[in-house]
Amino acid sequence: MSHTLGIRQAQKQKTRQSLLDAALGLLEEQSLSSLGLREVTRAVGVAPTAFYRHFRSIADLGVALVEEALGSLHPMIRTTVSTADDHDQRIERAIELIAGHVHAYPAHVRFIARERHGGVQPVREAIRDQLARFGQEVKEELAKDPVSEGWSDDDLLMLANLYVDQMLITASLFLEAQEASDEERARVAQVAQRQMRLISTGRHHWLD
Amino acid sequence: MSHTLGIRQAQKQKTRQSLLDAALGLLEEQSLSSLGLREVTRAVGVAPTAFYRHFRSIADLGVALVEEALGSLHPMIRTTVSTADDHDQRIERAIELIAGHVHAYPAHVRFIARERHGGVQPVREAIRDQLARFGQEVKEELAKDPVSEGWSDDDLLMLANLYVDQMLITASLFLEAQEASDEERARVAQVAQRQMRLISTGRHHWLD
DNA sequence: TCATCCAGTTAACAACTGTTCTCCGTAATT
DNA sequence: AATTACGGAGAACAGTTGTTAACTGGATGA
Repeated sequence: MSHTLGIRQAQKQKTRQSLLDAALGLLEEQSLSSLGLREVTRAVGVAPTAFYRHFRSIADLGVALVEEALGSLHPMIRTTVSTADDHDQRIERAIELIAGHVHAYPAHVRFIARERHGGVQPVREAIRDQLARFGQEVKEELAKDPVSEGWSDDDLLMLANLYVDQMLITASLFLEAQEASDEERARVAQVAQRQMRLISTGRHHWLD
Repeated sequence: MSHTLGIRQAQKQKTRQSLLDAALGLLEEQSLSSLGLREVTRAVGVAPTAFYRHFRSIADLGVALVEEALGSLHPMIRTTVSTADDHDQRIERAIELIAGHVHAYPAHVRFIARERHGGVQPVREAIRDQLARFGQEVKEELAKDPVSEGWSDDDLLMLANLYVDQMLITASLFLEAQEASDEERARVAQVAQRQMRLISTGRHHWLD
């Protein structure tokens, strides 16, 4: 199906990816709005002007980073919410999955947490759109659950967004605890688990 | 009690406040890590070097802004959580209070939301410390409530932090909706109210 | 094989940055 | 009244930034 890329397009995608990677690295200790175009190209080892062959601006690169960081996350979300064992075990598994993701892609998580309310409008909007999609997907999964019987669509979405926000908060806390001790990380996991459990408790008694 | 400031110190505090105000204004469309010292002094109409008379660096100014934005908020938090009427009315009042605060100090709210995970470490830490204080205070207020009987200290704090995070999320949503229609703001308020109510429901059935 | 395309380079531009040092005028202190 | 303290101004510094233009050389397609 997919045509093998010419050696030309392959090289282009390679340096494009290098730019994205370098930017993500530099964003560990600054915000996107202070990231310089020259800074990125310098880190890659390429001329400043080469940047324009791939992105119109830093904001443009930021939007691409949002896609990279959140675009591939949708299947994971769906399966996480929909695995059908005991409720408490489901929560425990979700927290573990978040912790694993933070461990595997810390820079992506940091980028999203930082730029969600950051100083670059197009990037904020891209993140907002992706999170809204997550909310919709979680809602659809929640709707399949027998517990959701009698729930209005609005309430399902409100709960879904509550879960999504809670996931992000938890991911951010795991990120902060990443350099800390094992006990600290375990404590974060335990608190996150209980908060999720409390929300789920509220869910079960919502229609009382 | 307080000694009247000399005309010298008064002037100093005045320009210091001007610097803070100007910075807060400029931060409407960028992050702290991209804010320039000259940019701030230019906005105030003062020489770049005058900046050093008040702050060691932009990060230093950021920490001062955290103090200004969150320092005066503690009494409000306490009274909000502890007003003792019907539970649903308490939530409704809390949401209204948040909406009012966002309307009165939008730049402060934006600053906190943006820099909580922003690119300037000392500022992140200052915000984290203040929010931790909020958590403690909310916990103490929660502890007074008869509903909290039988709760462990850890669980009380975990609930308190859940409330604090929810407050911030809600404030941020109000901020986004500030330029939107009245219906949109009302919708935000309604969703926030239901999320709070769901959490409170979970709270009431936590010990089941 | 030859003409075209195009990712990346080089050079140059004016504008901007944080920081240092020296100076000024005036409020505060003696 | 004389001296000190100090907030702010001015000028200069080396270094950085985004963006433009014209150019190069190797892959692409006729």
